[in-house]
Amino acid sequence: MKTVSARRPVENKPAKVRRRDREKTKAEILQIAFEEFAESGLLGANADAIAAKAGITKRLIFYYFNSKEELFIAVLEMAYGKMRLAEEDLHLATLEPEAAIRRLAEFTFDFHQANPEFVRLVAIENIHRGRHIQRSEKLTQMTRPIIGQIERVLAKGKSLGAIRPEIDAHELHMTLNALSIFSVANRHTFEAQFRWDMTSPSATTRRRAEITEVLWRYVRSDERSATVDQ
Amino acid sequence: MKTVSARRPVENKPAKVRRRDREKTKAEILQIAFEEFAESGLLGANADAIAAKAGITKRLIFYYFNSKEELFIAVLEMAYGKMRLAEEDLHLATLEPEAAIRRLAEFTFDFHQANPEFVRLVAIENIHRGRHIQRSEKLTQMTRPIIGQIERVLAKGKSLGAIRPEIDAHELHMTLNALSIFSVANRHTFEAQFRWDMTSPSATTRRRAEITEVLWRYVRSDERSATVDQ
DNA sequence: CTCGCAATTATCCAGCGGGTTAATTAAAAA
DNA sequence: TTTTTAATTAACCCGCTGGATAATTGCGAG
Repeated sequence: MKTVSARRPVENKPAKVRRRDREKTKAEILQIAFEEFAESGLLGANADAIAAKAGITKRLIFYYFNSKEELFIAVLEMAYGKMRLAEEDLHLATLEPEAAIRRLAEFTFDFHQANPEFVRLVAIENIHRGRHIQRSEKLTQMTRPIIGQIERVLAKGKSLGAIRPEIDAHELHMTLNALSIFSVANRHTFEAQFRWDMTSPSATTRRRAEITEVLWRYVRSDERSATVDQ
Repeated sequence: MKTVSARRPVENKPAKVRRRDREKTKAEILQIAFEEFAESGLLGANADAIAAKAGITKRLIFYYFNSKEELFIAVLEMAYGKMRLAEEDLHLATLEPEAAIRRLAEFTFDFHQANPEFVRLVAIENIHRGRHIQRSEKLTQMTRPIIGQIERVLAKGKSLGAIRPEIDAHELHMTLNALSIFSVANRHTFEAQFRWDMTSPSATTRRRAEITEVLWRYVRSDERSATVDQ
């Protein structure tokens, strides 16, 4: 029994292994579908194309996911689930307020930069008025750990006098997401209008710093004077 | 000859007046197409539906605009043109720096709030990677007067020491647009995730103030010390 | 009045694409 | 081995929709 290629251990089952595996097949469909939906939208994505790229028959998609729309929901669930996981790895609690805010900003920016397909998917879902996210038990139940983390950072910062007491966690999260998502989602129309490069490393680095600065200057307390308004 | 309704002057030509008017027909198609594209996207929009709502035949759409894609481009041109016009009415030059920045923020926010279809259209065009905006001579040539206005405000503010010298007009415009557009474009996924109302008058008012504050705090100079960096 | 042209309509068509019907086959159970 | 069940496939169906063909009609010019 000679192994022709010593590198790759010869497997018992040749070629078409991995079939008849419910979970694996579903996962593969889901991954390809994610790419297709993110690329072409709910209507633009094509069931035949998904099947072809996943190396299966179209019928199988409907066998597991019933309809294109339910497949889209499953894709959304997967994508949001991954973000949630990433957010859990953020440990802001140990940092000082300013460092925590800056780290939060950079993490969020980097995440969106690294996952443009996710950003596109969210944009697509918004075009559909959040119809699918609403229909999903899993998604409406899913908590976003990042909100709790932000709240803790704010509480600490406020008690130390480093952060303004009026700052609200949700508003902050919205502000940061808006800034961070825009750089990916509205890239094309912005670039076309202003001939402004948004994808080069230098432009991205600059924008990252800019957003971090915007966020920190927004939350930090004004040390200058106690009578700002008068 | 009694007029049943004294209000509405009886017109000579009954019912199907207003046809055989090239410009008017085109404008009507464009308006309906704008609504349909903003509602359903490039693929979702239906030529038959546009024709029906415009009270014409589908053939007429292709007679004037050749293809669905060219119609979409024409719609984009119209929509961006309107924004450009609105921007010209902004007179920031006369205002003091802080007032100008706040007014700019409020104007931008209000514009997007008042024109959600426009925001949706831009999102849709970005999903298509700005393919159409690039193809349009008119759009790639179209200047955005608001950039010049921002530059003038910044110059004035910097010379008065009210605005930080590092602030760049394009970055500022990007920041403001991101914040302002997000409130409309990502409404649905955000609301679904956080059960956070974004459409009520009170929420909108709050967000408007928040964005204005973010922007001003971002651009204003730190009066506290002259040696910020050292 | 009528001629010519441009605006408009009625009708058709072909391909695409989501979804289905029914047969097949791999693997687990007996 | 046989049976059973579930995963997978092949082939089909049919409504929808962008676009095309060709006929028609209103209007302005002469």
